[in-house]
Amino acid sequence: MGRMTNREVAEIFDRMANILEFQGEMQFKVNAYRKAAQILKDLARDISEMDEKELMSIPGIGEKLARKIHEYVTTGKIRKYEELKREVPPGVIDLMEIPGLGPKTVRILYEKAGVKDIDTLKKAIDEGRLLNLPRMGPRTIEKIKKGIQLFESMKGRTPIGEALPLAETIIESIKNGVEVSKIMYAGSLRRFKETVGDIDILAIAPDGRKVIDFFVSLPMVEDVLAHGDTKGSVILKDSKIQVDLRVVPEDSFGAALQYFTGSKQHNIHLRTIAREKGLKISEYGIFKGGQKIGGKEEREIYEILGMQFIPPEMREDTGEIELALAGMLPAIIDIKDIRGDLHVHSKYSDGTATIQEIKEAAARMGYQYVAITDHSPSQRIAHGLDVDALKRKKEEIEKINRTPGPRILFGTEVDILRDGTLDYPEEVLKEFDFVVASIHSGFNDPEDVMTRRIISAIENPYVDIIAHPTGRLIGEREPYRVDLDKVMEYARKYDKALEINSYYKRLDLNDLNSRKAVSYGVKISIATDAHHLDHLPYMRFGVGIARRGWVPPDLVVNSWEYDKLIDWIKSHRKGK
DNA sequence: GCCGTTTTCGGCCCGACTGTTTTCAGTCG
Repeated sequence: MGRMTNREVAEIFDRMANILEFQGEMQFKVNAYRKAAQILKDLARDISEMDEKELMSIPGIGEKLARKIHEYVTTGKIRKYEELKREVPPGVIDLMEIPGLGPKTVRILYEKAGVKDIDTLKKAIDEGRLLNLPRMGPRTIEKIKKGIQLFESMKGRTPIGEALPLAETIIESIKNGVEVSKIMYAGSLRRFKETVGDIDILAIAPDGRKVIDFFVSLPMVEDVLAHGDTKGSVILKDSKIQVDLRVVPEDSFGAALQYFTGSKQHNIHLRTIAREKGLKISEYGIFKGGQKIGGKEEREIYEILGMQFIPPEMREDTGEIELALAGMLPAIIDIKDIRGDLHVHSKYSDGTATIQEIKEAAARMGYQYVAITDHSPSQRIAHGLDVDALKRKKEEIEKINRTPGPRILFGTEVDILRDGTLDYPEEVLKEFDFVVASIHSGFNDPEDVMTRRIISAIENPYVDIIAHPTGRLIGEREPYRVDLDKVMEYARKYDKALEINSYYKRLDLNDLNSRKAVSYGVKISIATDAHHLDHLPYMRFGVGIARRGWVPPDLVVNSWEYDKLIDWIKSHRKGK
């Protein structure tokens, strides 16, 4: 995990940028820190293996930042950062994380209303002390209140995209450092919920105490909450997420895994069925009249209860138990079914990889095809492509497609504009192999306007997929107002697909809406929206959401063979 | 703080949106 250091320094630079901005430092200096942070996150090389000179050769890293990076690598600290932290109350910087609050507002709140953290902010709102401040009207205050709510709804919950890699790193470290014969994560993480409250890990080991000792002394541990022979509980640095590790007996590992995977409602329902059959289930096994009759393997629990094995992602007690008892559990999509990625950005717009690099990465993923879908011109900050750039891109793709490997589709993510028209005219759209359409503006349009905008896009014969159909960002932005039932009716009618965006802050459609799409028979694309090669494996998050939504493989267009996919795209343009 | 066929100063991405204003400041992407 060499690139851990890159992320740590990037995090520090981001925080330094926040503090400097709060202090009123020159905007360009602040931006330089932010830019450097982004560069470090995207950097393929490990900064801890580079000297100052090499660091300075990275565009965006100059003398001063190179020295700070080197300082962190050698001493584990950056003095300038430690100084800055002392100059500002810690809660104040956190306030900037609240959606809608920026450095200017936070500074005014701090200086004029004595706000120094979320609690004092809430108090100031309740006491009406904000209304006297400049540019603070009732609507702004309402917006701040909503921002606090959104922020707090995330407090104590971690997006799966952050929690899962942490769990995997911990499991890997334990495997490498101490003897365990089996180790696995359970809980909402295993059910692929979009956010998790904590990480549960189960292990089998000859010496439980040794495993727990090793676990609580891992370098990423900040606090130890419990430290026994069979259970350890810690808080991790940075993420502040709680991790529980339990060492369980070998012959009850399956029962423990089932028990700790949940959900609670699912388990309660299972125990009820067990009782009706004269059985008893606990985390130690499944019992008949005090006699243990299973529990080593998780599948035994379901077998003995006379039902099909239920995949963890479906265990929410929303009908899966009844179907499993009847032997009618539907087949759901699996990561192995995925044959391509239909939403990827390249350097042509705001991505960081070249088309050739994406092709090679897609080959490593085992894909047959990948669609390069760069932004259209109205996305200026994302370097939306004009007609000249499109010509160059098309030629490059044609050339690359003459070499073996995954097929590259010449695609675009075209903006759906405020009036429902698309950001490219028909004569440009028809040049693409493939078109994803999505909304990036007018998030506050009323529901009927928003719905009409999306339906107009669905009706356009060149559009194949609607990307991130609700626009939500987990913990940052609520979904826009849209009548999804109507959108799904039209998607079905025109045989267009809706996307499950796999980026872990989007996961849009979410699990419930995915299941709704299935009920409408709407086709689905599970795509990454990757802006970086490292994002391509995020496919597993989208697949996890799809599995929670009971999405069958035949509805997933990117599980199809290339020829079938192309036929489907062509069918939209019939008569055109 | 970074960068330079503008090379040691002077620029650095910029438009949409919102709520506050009565011409604009702050946030966001």
